[in-house]
Amino acid sequence: MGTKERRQREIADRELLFLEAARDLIRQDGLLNLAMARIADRCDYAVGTLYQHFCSKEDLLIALATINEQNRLDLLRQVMAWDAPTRDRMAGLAVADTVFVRRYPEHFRLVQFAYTEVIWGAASAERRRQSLEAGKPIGELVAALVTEAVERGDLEAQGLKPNEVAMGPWSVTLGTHNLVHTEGVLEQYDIRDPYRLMLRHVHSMLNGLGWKPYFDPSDDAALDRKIEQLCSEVFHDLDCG
Amino acid sequence: MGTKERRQREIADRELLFLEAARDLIRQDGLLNLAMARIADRCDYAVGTLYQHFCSKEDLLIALATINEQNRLDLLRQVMAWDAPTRDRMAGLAVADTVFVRRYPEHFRLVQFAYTEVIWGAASAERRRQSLEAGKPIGELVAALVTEAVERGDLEAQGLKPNEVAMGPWSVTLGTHNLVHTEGVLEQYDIRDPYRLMLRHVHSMLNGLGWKPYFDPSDDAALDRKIEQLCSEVFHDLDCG
DNA sequence: ACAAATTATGAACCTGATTCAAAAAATGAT
DNA sequence: ATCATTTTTTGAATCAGGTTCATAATTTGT
Repeated sequence: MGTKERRQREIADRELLFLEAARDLIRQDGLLNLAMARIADRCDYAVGTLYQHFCSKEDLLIALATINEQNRLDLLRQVMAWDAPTRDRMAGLAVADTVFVRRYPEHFRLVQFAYTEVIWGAASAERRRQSLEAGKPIGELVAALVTEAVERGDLEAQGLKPNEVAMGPWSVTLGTHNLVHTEGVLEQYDIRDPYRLMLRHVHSMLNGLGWKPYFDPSDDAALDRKIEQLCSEVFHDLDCG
Repeated sequence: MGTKERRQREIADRELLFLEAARDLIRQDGLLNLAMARIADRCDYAVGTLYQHFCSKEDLLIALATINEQNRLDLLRQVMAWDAPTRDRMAGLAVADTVFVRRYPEHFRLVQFAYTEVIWGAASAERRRQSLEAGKPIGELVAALVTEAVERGDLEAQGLKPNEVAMGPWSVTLGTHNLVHTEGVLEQYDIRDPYRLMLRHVHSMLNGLGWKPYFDPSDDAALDRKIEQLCSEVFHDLDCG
Protein backbone atom coordinates (compact mmCIF):
# COMPACT_ATOMS: atom_id res chain seq x y z
CA MET A 1 0.00 0.00 0.00
CA GLY A 2 2.23 2.73 -1.31
CA THR A 3 -0.58 5.23 -1.74
CA LYS A 4 -0.22 6.57 1.76
CA GLU A 5 3.52 6.98 1.37
CA ARG A 6 3.12 8.77 -1.94
CA ARG A 7 0.66 11.11 -0.30
CA GLN A 8 3.12 11.64 2.52
CA ARG A 9 5.78 12.51 0.02
CA GLU A 10 3.50 14.87 -1.83
CA ILE A 11 2.72 16.70 1.38
CA ALA A 12 6.38 17.02 2.22
CA ASP A 13 7.10 18.26 -1.29
CA ARG A 14 4.38 20.83 -1.01
CA GLU A 15 5.79 22.06 2.28
CA LEU A 16 9.10 22.59 0.55
CA LEU A 17 7.33 24.29 -2.33
CA PHE A 18 5.75 26.76 0.09
CA LEU A 19 9.03 27.41 1.82
CA GLU A 20 10.82 28.00 -1.44
CA ALA A 21 8.10 30.35 -2.56
CA ALA A 22 8.45 32.20 0.73
CA ARG A 23 12.19 32.41 0.22
CA ASP A 24 11.73 33.78 -3.29
CA LEU A 25 9.23 36.33 -2.12
CA ILE A 26 11.51 37.44 0.69
CA ARG A 27 14.39 37.88 -1.73
CA GLN A 28 12.15 39.72 -4.14
CA ASP A 29 10.07 41.97 -1.90
CA GLY A 30 11.80 41.77 1.47
CA LEU A 31 10.73 40.18 4.72
CA LEU A 32 8.68 43.27 5.41
CA ASN A 33 6.29 42.55 2.56
CA LEU A 34 5.92 38.84 3.01
CA ALA A 35 2.21 37.94 3.09
CA MET A 36 0.72 34.52 3.60
CA ALA A 37 -1.82 35.02 0.80
CA ARG A 38 0.96 35.80 -1.62
CA ILE A 39 2.86 32.65 -0.78
CA ALA A 40 -0.26 30.57 -1.36
CA ASP A 41 -1.01 32.42 -4.59
CA ARG A 42 2.40 31.87 -6.02
CA CYS A 43 2.02 28.14 -5.45
CA ASP A 44 -1.56 28.04 -6.78
CA TYR A 45 -2.98 26.85 -3.50
CA ALA A 46 -5.55 28.39 -1.22
CA VAL A 47 -4.41 30.04 1.99
CA GLY A 48 -6.20 27.35 3.93
CA THR A 49 -3.89 24.76 2.46
CA LEU A 50 -0.89 26.80 3.49
CA TYR A 51 -2.24 26.80 7.02
CA GLN A 52 -2.39 23.02 6.90
CA HIS A 53 1.38 23.12 6.98
CA PHE A 54 2.12 26.12 9.13
CA CYS A 55 -0.10 27.17 11.95
CA SER A 56 0.97 30.79 11.62
CA LYS A 57 3.19 33.09 9.64
CA GLU A 58 5.71 32.95 12.43
CA ASP A 59 5.66 29.19 12.25
CA LEU A 60 6.51 29.36 8.57
CA LEU A 61 9.39 31.74 9.22
CA ILE A 62 10.89 29.42 11.79
CA ALA A 63 10.45 26.51 9.38
CA LEU A 64 12.25 28.44 6.67
CA ALA A 65 15.09 29.41 8.97
CA THR A 66 15.34 25.78 10.00
CA ILE A 67 15.72 24.28 6.55
CA ASN A 68 18.23 26.96 5.71
CA GLU A 69 20.19 25.93 8.78
CA GLN A 70 20.13 22.38 7.53
CA ASN A 71 21.65 23.49 4.26
CA ARG A 72 24.21 25.40 6.22
CA LEU A 73 24.96 22.28 8.20
CA ASP A 74 25.79 20.44 4.96
CA LEU A 75 28.42 23.05 4.21
CA LEU A 76 29.87 22.88 7.70
CA ARG A 77 30.06 19.11 7.50
CA GLN A 78 32.12 19.39 4.36
CA VAL A 79 34.55 21.62 6.19
CA MET A 80 34.72 19.18 9.09
CA ALA A 81 35.54 16.34 6.71
CA TRP A 82 38.37 18.38 5.24
CA ASP A 83 41.75 16.80 5.77
CA ALA A 84 43.36 19.79 7.42
CA PRO A 85 44.61 20.89 10.85
CA THR A 86 41.95 21.64 13.45
CA ARG A 87 42.70 25.32 13.33
CA ASP A 88 42.21 25.51 9.58
CA ARG A 89 38.93 23.71 9.93
CA MET A 90 37.79 26.02 12.69
CA ALA A 91 38.56 29.07 10.61
CA GLY A 92 37.05 27.22 7.66
CA LEU A 93 33.70 27.11 9.40
CA ALA A 94 33.67 30.89 9.34
CA VAL A 95 34.63 30.90 5.68
CA ALA A 96 31.78 28.48 5.02
CA ASP A 97 29.41 31.05 6.45
CA THR A 98 30.63 33.65 4.01
CA VAL A 99 30.03 31.22 1.17
CA PHE A 100 26.62 30.39 2.57
CA VAL A 101 25.72 34.06 2.73
CA ARG A 102 26.31 34.37 -0.97
CA ARG A 103 24.01 31.49 -1.69
CA TYR A 104 21.34 32.46 0.84
CA PRO A 105 21.66 36.22 1.17
CA GLU A 106 18.53 36.47 3.24
CA HIS A 107 19.34 33.74 5.73
CA PHE A 108 21.04 35.53 8.57
CA ARG A 109 18.67 38.44 8.28
CA LEU A 110 15.84 35.96 8.61
CA VAL A 111 17.54 34.28 11.55
CA GLN A 112 17.95 37.59 13.33
CA PHE A 113 14.25 38.21 12.94
CA ALA A 114 12.90 34.69 13.38
CA TYR A 115 14.72 33.94 16.61
CA THR A 116 13.40 37.09 18.17
CA GLU A 117 11.04 36.62 21.06
CA VAL A 118 8.20 37.99 18.96
CA ILE A 119 8.48 35.45 16.18
CA TRP A 120 9.86 32.52 18.14
CA GLY A 121 7.18 32.91 20.77
CA ALA A 122 4.39 32.88 18.20
CA ALA A 123 5.57 29.72 16.45
CA SER A 124 4.21 26.35 17.48
CA ALA A 125 5.96 24.40 20.20
CA GLU A 126 6.55 21.54 17.79
CA ARG A 127 8.17 23.82 15.25
CA ARG A 128 10.43 25.29 17.90
CA ARG A 129 11.43 21.82 18.98
CA GLN A 130 12.31 20.91 15.40
CA SER A 131 14.32 24.07 15.04
CA LEU A 132 16.34 23.43 18.16
CA GLU A 133 16.77 19.83 17.09
CA ALA A 134 18.10 20.94 13.72
CA GLY A 135 20.57 23.25 15.40
CA LYS A 136 21.98 20.55 17.61
CA PRO A 137 24.25 18.90 15.02
CA ILE A 138 25.90 22.22 14.30
CA GLY A 139 26.78 22.66 17.94
CA GLU A 140 27.98 19.08 18.17
CA LEU A 141 30.11 19.52 15.11
CA VAL A 142 31.92 22.50 16.52
CA ALA A 143 32.21 20.92 19.95
CA ALA A 144 33.73 17.83 18.35
CA LEU A 145 36.26 19.98 16.57
CA VAL A 146 37.23 21.69 19.82
CA THR A 147 37.56 18.33 21.51
CA GLU A 148 39.72 17.05 18.71
CA ALA A 149 41.91 20.13 18.89
CA VAL A 150 42.43 19.61 22.61
CA GLU A 151 43.24 15.94 22.07
CA ARG A 152 45.75 16.74 19.36
CA GLY A 153 47.40 19.33 21.56
CA ASP A 154 46.45 22.23 19.29
CA LEU A 155 44.45 23.89 22.04
CA GLU A 156 44.25 24.07 25.79
CA ALA A 157 40.69 24.16 27.04
CA GLN A 158 41.69 25.98 30.22
CA GLY A 159 38.73 24.84 32.19
CA LEU A 160 36.18 25.53 29.47
CA LYS A 161 33.83 22.94 28.06
CA PRO A 162 34.00 22.51 24.28
CA ASN A 163 30.76 24.41 23.81
CA GLU A 164 32.07 27.24 25.91
CA VAL A 165 35.17 27.52 23.79
CA ALA A 166 33.05 27.34 20.65
CA MET A 167 30.97 30.23 21.87
CA GLY A 168 33.93 32.54 21.24
CA PRO A 169 34.15 32.22 17.46
CA TRP A 170 30.42 31.70 17.33
CA SER A 171 29.72 35.06 18.92
CA VAL A 172 32.16 36.74 16.52
CA THR A 173 30.44 35.34 13.44
CA LEU A 174 26.93 35.84 14.76
CA GLY A 175 27.74 39.39 15.83
CA THR A 176 29.21 40.14 12.42
CA HIS A 177 26.16 38.79 10.60
CA ASN A 178 24.09 41.07 12.77
CA LEU A 179 26.14 44.13 12.07
CA VAL A 180 26.01 43.39 8.37
CA HIS A 181 22.25 43.25 8.46
CA THR A 182 21.72 46.31 10.59
CA GLU A 183 21.22 48.97 8.00
CA GLY A 184 23.35 52.04 8.11
CA VAL A 185 25.84 50.72 10.61
CA LEU A 186 28.60 49.59 8.28
CA GLU A 187 28.24 52.76 6.25
CA GLN A 188 28.38 54.86 9.37
CA TYR A 189 31.58 53.25 10.56
CA ASP A 190 32.98 53.05 7.06
CA ILE A 191 33.56 49.32 7.17
CA ARG A 192 33.84 48.06 3.61
CA ASP A 193 34.40 44.35 3.78
CA PRO A 194 32.84 43.07 7.00
CA TYR A 195 33.21 39.39 6.22
CA ARG A 196 36.87 39.71 5.43
CA LEU A 197 37.20 41.51 8.74
CA MET A 198 35.21 38.76 10.42
CA LEU A 199 37.74 36.19 9.27
CA ARG A 200 40.56 38.32 10.63
CA HIS A 201 38.81 38.70 13.94
CA VAL A 202 38.09 35.01 14.14
CA HIS A 203 41.79 34.42 13.68
CA SER A 204 42.59 36.97 16.35
CA MET A 205 40.30 35.17 18.70
CA LEU A 206 41.75 31.78 17.84
CA ASN A 207 45.20 33.23 18.47
CA GLY A 208 43.95 34.60 21.75
CA LEU A 209 42.60 31.19 22.69
CA GLY A 210 46.02 29.80 21.93
CA TRP A 211 44.74 27.58 19.15
CA LYS A 212 47.83 26.38 17.32
CA PRO A 213 49.36 26.96 14.91
CA TYR A 214 49.48 30.72 15.27
CA PHE A 215 48.22 32.61 12.26
CA ASP A 216 49.07 36.21 11.50
CA PRO A 217 45.73 37.93 10.88
CA SER A 218 47.39 40.90 9.24
CA ASP A 219 48.93 38.74 6.54
CA ASP A 220 46.40 39.33 3.78
CA ALA A 221 48.13 37.11 1.27
CA ALA A 222 48.19 34.19 3.71
CA LEU A 223 44.52 34.65 4.46
CA ASP A 224 43.78 34.65 0.75
CA ARG A 225 45.74 31.45 0.34
CA LYS A 226 43.82 29.77 3.14
CA ILE A 227 40.51 30.76 1.66
CA GLU A 228 41.60 29.70 -1.80
CA GLN A 229 42.78 26.35 -0.48
CA LEU A 230 39.52 25.67 1.32
CA CYS A 231 37.50 26.62 -1.71
CA SER A 232 39.44 24.45 -4.09
CA GLU A 233 39.74 21.45 -1.78
CA VAL A 234 36.30 21.52 -0.24
CA PHE A 235 33.84 23.77 -2.03
CA HIS A 236 34.74 22.59 -5.51
CA ASP A 237 31.50 23.64 -7.00
CA LEU A 238 30.65 26.69 -4.98
CA ASP A 239 31.08 30.39 -5.44
CA CYS A 240 33.87 31.52 -3.14
CA GLY A 241 33.79 35.14 -4.27
CA MET B 1 7.06 84.18 26.16
CA GLY B 2 7.81 80.98 28.01
CA THR B 3 4.48 79.41 27.22
CA LYS B 4 5.74 77.91 24.01
CA GLU B 5 8.78 76.47 25.74
CA ARG B 6 6.69 74.99 28.50
CA ARG B 7 4.49 73.40 25.88
CA GLN B 8 7.59 72.06 24.13
CA ARG B 9 8.78 70.58 27.39
CA GLU B 10 5.41 69.02 28.06
CA ILE B 11 5.44 67.39 24.66
CA ALA B 12 8.92 66.02 25.22
CA ASP B 13 7.90 64.78 28.65
CA ARG B 14 4.91 63.05 27.19
CA GLU B 15 7.04 61.34 24.60
CA LEU B 16 9.18 60.01 27.39
CA LEU B 17 6.07 58.98 29.28
CA PHE B 18 4.92 56.94 26.30
CA LEU B 19 8.30 55.33 25.88
CA GLU B 20 8.50 54.42 29.52
CA ALA B 21 5.03 52.96 29.40
CA ALA B 22 6.07 50.93 26.36
CA ARG B 23 9.14 49.72 28.21
CA ASP B 24 7.04 48.71 31.21
CA LEU B 25 4.57 46.89 29.04
CA ILE B 26 7.34 45.06 27.23
CA ARG B 27 8.86 43.98 30.53
CA GLN B 28 5.47 42.93 31.79
CA ASP B 29 3.85 41.25 28.79
CA GLY B 30 6.70 40.82 26.35
CA LEU B 31 7.41 42.48 23.05
CA LEU B 32 5.01 40.05 21.45
CA ASN B 33 2.01 41.52 23.20
CA LEU B 34 2.87 45.17 22.90
CA ALA B 35 -0.13 47.03 21.49
CA MET B 36 -0.33 50.71 20.67
CA ALA B 37 -3.77 51.04 22.27
CA ARG B 38 -2.44 49.63 25.50
CA ILE B 39 0.43 52.10 25.63
CA ALA B 40 -1.99 54.99 25.15
CA ASP B 41 -4.37 53.54 27.74
CA ARG B 42 -1.73 53.20 30.38
CA CYS B 43 -0.84 56.86 29.95
CA ASP B 44 -4.47 57.98 29.86
CA TYR B 45 -4.19 59.38 26.38
CA ALA B 46 -6.02 58.50 23.20
CA VAL B 47 -4.25 56.50 20.54
CA GLY B 48 -4.37 59.50 18.25
CA THR B 49 -2.19 61.40 20.67
CA LEU B 50 0.31 58.58 20.67
CA TYR B 51 0.42 58.81 16.90
CA GLN B 52 1.27 62.48 17.22
CA HIS B 53 4.63 61.35 18.53
CA PHE B 54 5.27 58.16 16.62
CA CYS B 55 4.07 57.62 13.10
CA SER B 56 3.92 53.88 13.60
CA LYS B 57 4.52 51.14 16.10
CA GLU B 58 7.85 50.44 14.47
CA ASP B 59 8.75 54.09 14.84
CA LEU B 60 8.08 53.85 18.55
CA LEU B 61 10.22 50.74 18.89
CA ILE B 62 13.14 52.43 17.20
CA ALA B 63 12.64 55.46 19.44
CA LEU B 64 12.70 53.25 22.51
CA ALA B 65 15.81 51.44 21.38
CA THR B 66 17.40 54.80 20.73
CA ILE B 67 16.83 56.31 24.16
CA ASN B 68 18.04 53.08 25.72
CA GLU B 69 21.20 53.38 23.66
CA GLN B 70 21.63 56.88 25.01
CA ASN B 71 21.45 55.55 28.53
CA ARG B 72 23.96 52.92 27.57
CA LEU B 73 26.20 55.62 26.20
CA ASP B 74 26.22 57.32 29.61
CA LEU B 75 27.56 54.15 31.13
CA LEU B 76 30.20 53.72 28.45
CA ARG B 77 31.32 57.32 28.91
CA GLN B 78 31.89 56.64 32.58
CA VAL B 79 34.14 53.76 31.67
CA MET B 80 36.02 55.91 29.18
CA ALA B 81 36.61 58.53 31.85
CA TRP B 82 38.03 55.89 34.17
CA ASP B 83 41.64 56.46 35.03
CA ALA B 84 42.88 53.07 33.92
CA PRO B 85 44.97 51.50 31.15
CA THR B 86 43.40 51.35 27.71
CA ARG B 87 43.01 47.62 27.90
CA ASP B 88 41.12 47.77 31.17
CA ARG B 89 38.83 50.36 29.73
CA MET B 90 38.23 48.31 26.60
CA ALA B 91 37.30 45.28 28.65
CA GLY B 92 35.37 47.61 30.93
CA LEU B 93 33.08 48.54 28.07
CA ALA B 94 32.00 44.92 27.91
CA VAL B 95 31.49 44.85 31.66
CA ALA B 96 29.37 47.97 31.33
CA ASP B 97 27.11 46.08 28.98
CA THR B 98 26.56 43.37 31.56
CA VAL B 99 25.63 46.02 34.08
CA PHE B 100 23.37 47.66 31.57
CA VAL B 101 21.62 44.38 30.87
CA ARG B 102 20.68 44.09 34.51
CA ARG B 103 19.17 47.53 34.47
CA TYR B 104 17.46 47.19 31.07
CA PRO B 105 16.85 43.48 30.66
CA GLU B 106 14.78 43.99 27.57
CA HIS B 107 17.18 46.27 25.73
CA PHE B 108 19.26 43.94 23.62
CA ARG B 109 16.27 41.80 22.84
CA LEU B 110 14.56 44.94 21.62
CA VAL B 111 17.61 45.95 19.64
CA GLN B 112 17.74 42.57 17.95
CA PHE B 113 14.15 43.02 16.88
CA ALA B 114 14.09 46.72 16.17
CA TYR B 115 17.12 46.79 13.90
CA THR B 116 15.67 44.04 11.80
CA GLU B 117 14.79 44.98 8.24
CA VAL B 118 11.10 44.56 9.04
CA ILE B 119 11.01 47.08 11.87
CA TRP B 120 13.77 49.40 10.75
CA GLY B 121 12.28 49.62 7.27
CA ALA B 122 8.87 50.56 8.63
CA ALA B 123 10.11 53.36 10.88
CA SER B 124 10.19 56.93 9.62
CA ALA B 125 13.30 58.16 7.88
CA GLU B 126 13.68 60.87 10.49
CA ARG B 127 13.57 58.36 13.32
CA ARG B 128 16.15 56.19 11.64
CA ARG B 129 18.38 59.19 11.20
CA GLN B 130 18.06 60.01 14.89
CA SER B 131 18.86 56.46 15.79
CA LEU B 132 22.00 56.35 13.68
CA GLU B 133 22.94 59.75 15.04
CA ALA B 134 22.57 58.49 18.59
CA GLY B 135 24.75 55.51 17.82
CA LYS B 136 27.56 57.61 16.46
CA PRO B 137 29.04 58.72 19.80
CA ILE B 138 29.34 55.10 20.89
CA GLY B 139 31.36 54.26 17.82
CA GLU B 140 33.47 57.35 18.25
CA LEU B 141 34.10 56.52 21.87
CA VAL B 142 35.43 53.08 21.07
CA ALA B 143 37.39 54.33 18.08
CA ALA B 144 38.96 56.98 20.30
CA LEU B 145 39.98 54.31 22.78
CA VAL B 146 41.59 52.25 20.04
CA THR B 147 43.42 55.29 18.77
CA GLU B 148 44.64 56.09 22.27
CA ALA B 149 45.80 52.53 22.74
CA VAL B 150 47.79 52.69 19.52
CA GLU B 151 49.30 56.01 20.52
CA ARG B 152 50.31 54.71 23.91
CA GLY B 153 51.87 51.66 22.34
CA ASP B 154 49.40 49.26 23.94
CA LEU B 155 48.23 48.07 20.57
CA GLU B 156 49.40 47.74 17.00
CA ALA B 157 46.69 48.55 14.52
CA GLN B 158 48.26 46.35 11.84
CA GLY B 159 46.68 48.14 8.98
CA LEU B 160 43.22 48.32 10.49
CA LYS B 161 41.31 51.52 11.06
CA PRO B 162 40.17 52.11 14.65
CA ASN B 163 36.60 51.17 13.77
CA GLU B 164 37.78 47.98 12.16
CA VAL B 165 39.66 47.00 15.28
CA ALA B 166 36.66 47.90 17.39
CA MET B 167 34.48 45.63 15.33
CA GLY B 168 36.23 42.65 16.89
CA PRO B 169 35.11 43.08 20.50
CA TRP B 170 31.90 44.60 19.23
CA SER B 171 30.96 41.48 17.34
CA VAL B 172 31.77 39.34 20.37
CA THR B 173 29.47 41.32 22.65
CA LEU B 174 26.72 41.71 20.08
CA GLY B 175 26.88 38.03 19.22
CA THR B 176 26.70 37.09 22.88
CA HIS B 177 23.68 39.31 23.49
CA ASN B 178 22.04 37.58 20.59
CA LEU B 179 22.76 34.10 21.85
CA VAL B 180 21.47 35.06 25.25
CA HIS B 181 18.20 36.22 23.78
CA THR B 182 17.69 33.31 21.44
CA GLU B 183 15.56 31.03 23.50
CA GLY B 184 16.64 27.50 24.04
CA VAL B 185 20.14 27.95 22.73
CA LEU B 186 22.03 28.41 25.98
CA GLU B 187 20.09 25.57 27.54
CA GLN B 188 20.82 23.33 24.59
CA TYR B 189 24.53 23.94 24.79
CA ASP B 190 24.52 23.95 28.55
CA ILE B 191 26.08 27.36 28.88
CA ARG B 192 25.36 28.69 32.35
CA ASP B 193 26.90 32.10 32.60
CA PRO B 194 27.08 33.56 29.11
CA TYR B 195 28.12 37.03 30.16
CA ARG B 196 31.00 35.78 32.22
CA LEU B 197 32.03 33.79 29.20
CA MET B 198 31.64 36.88 27.06
CA LEU B 199 34.15 38.72 29.22
CA ARG B 200 36.58 35.84 28.89
CA HIS B 201 36.18 35.78 25.15
CA VAL B 202 36.60 39.51 24.90
CA HIS B 203 39.87 39.11 26.74
CA SER B 204 40.89 36.29 24.43
CA MET B 205 40.23 38.51 21.48
CA LEU B 206 42.11 41.43 23.02
CA ASN B 207 45.02 39.08 23.65
CA GLY B 208 44.76 37.91 20.07
CA LEU B 209 44.83 41.51 18.88
CA GLY B 210 47.97 41.96 20.94
CA TRP B 211 46.37 44.58 23.14
CA LYS B 212 48.74 45.00 26.06
CA PRO B 213 49.05 44.15 28.83
CA TYR B 214 48.28 40.50 28.35
CA PHE B 215 45.53 39.18 30.56
CA ASP B 216 45.02 35.53 31.40
CA PRO B 217 41.36 34.81 30.62
CA SER B 218 41.42 31.60 32.60
CA ASP B 219 42.35 33.41 35.80
CA ASP B 220 38.93 33.67 37.36
CA ALA B 221 40.11 35.48 40.44
CA ALA B 222 41.87 38.12 38.38
CA LEU B 223 38.77 38.64 36.29
CA ASP B 224 36.72 39.04 39.45
CA ARG B 225 39.18 41.60 40.73
CA LYS B 226 38.98 43.58 37.50
CA ILE B 227 35.21 43.59 37.59
CA GLU B 228 35.19 44.50 41.25
CA GLN B 229 37.62 47.33 40.66
CA LEU B 230 35.59 48.77 37.82
CA CYS B 231 32.41 48.56 39.81
CA SER B 232 33.82 50.25 42.86
CA GLU B 233 35.76 52.93 41.02
CA VAL B 234 33.26 53.72 38.28
CA PHE B 235 29.81 52.32 38.88
CA HIS B 236 29.60 53.37 42.50
CA ASP B 237 25.89 53.32 42.62
CA LEU B 238 25.09 50.50 40.25
CA ASP B 239 24.32 46.85 40.63
CA CYS B 240 27.32 44.90 39.48
CA GLY B 241 25.88 41.52 40.24
C1' DA C 1 -15.33 87.26 26.10
C1' DC C 2 -14.77 85.68 21.57
C1' DA C 3 -12.75 83.98 17.05
C1' DA C 4 -8.97 81.50 15.30
C1' DA C 5 -5.66 78.12 15.75
C1' DT C 6 -3.99 74.19 17.84
C1' DT C 7 -4.37 69.73 19.96
C1' DA C 8 -6.81 65.57 21.67
C1' DT C 9 -10.15 62.13 20.99
C1' DG C 10 -11.78 57.54 19.80
C1' DA C 11 -14.97 55.41 16.57
C1' DA C 12 -14.40 53.98 11.99
C1' DC C 13 -11.41 52.22 8.73
C1' DC C 14 -8.05 49.15 6.69
C1' DT C 15 -4.78 45.51 6.13
C1' DG C 16 -3.51 41.16 6.42
C1' DA C 17 -3.52 36.96 9.32
C1' DT C 18 -6.50 33.29 10.51
C1' DT C 19 -10.72 30.31 10.54
C1' DC C 20 -14.19 27.21 9.15
C1' DA C 21 -18.44 25.75 6.67
C1' DA C 22 -19.06 24.14 2.28
C1' DA C 23 -17.21 21.85 -1.87
C1' DA C 24 -14.14 18.70 -3.98
C1' DA C 25 -11.34 14.73 -4.06
C1' DA C 26 -9.80 10.35 -2.44
C1' DT C 27 -10.78 5.97 -0.38
C1' DG C 28 -12.61 1.54 0.00
C1' DA C 29 -16.34 -1.70 0.37
C1' DT C 30 -19.82 -3.82 -2.54
C1' DA D 1 -18.43 1.08 -11.67
C1' DT D 2 -21.15 2.96 -7.75
C1' DC D 3 -21.84 5.11 -3.66
C1' DA D 4 -21.15 6.16 1.34
C1' DT D 5 -17.46 7.77 4.11
C1' DT D 6 -13.40 10.10 5.11
C1' DT D 7 -9.95 13.34 4.01
C1' DT D 8 -8.44 17.43 1.88
C1' DT D 9 -9.00 21.85 -0.30
C1' DT D 10 -11.10 26.10 -0.84
C1' DG D 11 -11.75 31.09 -0.23
C1' DA D 12 -15.20 34.11 1.70
C1' DA D 13 -15.96 35.57 6.31
C1' DT D 14 -14.01 36.77 10.56
C1' DC D 15 -10.88 38.88 13.65
C1' DA D 16 -7.11 41.68 15.61
C1' DG D 17 -4.75 45.35 15.97
C1' DG D 18 -2.54 49.29 13.65
C1' DT D 19 -3.80 53.71 11.65
C1' DT D 20 -6.70 57.71 10.25
C1' DC D 21 -9.46 61.67 10.50
C1' DA D 22 -13.86 64.23 11.40
C1' DT D 23 -15.31 66.14 15.53
C1' DA D 24 -14.71 67.98 20.20
C1' DA D 25 -11.96 70.24 23.48
C1' DT D 26 -8.49 73.33 24.64
C1' DT D 27 -5.35 77.07 24.09
C1' DT D 28 -3.96 81.41 22.19
C1' DG D 29 -4.23 86.08 20.95
C1' DT D 30 -7.01 90.21 20.76
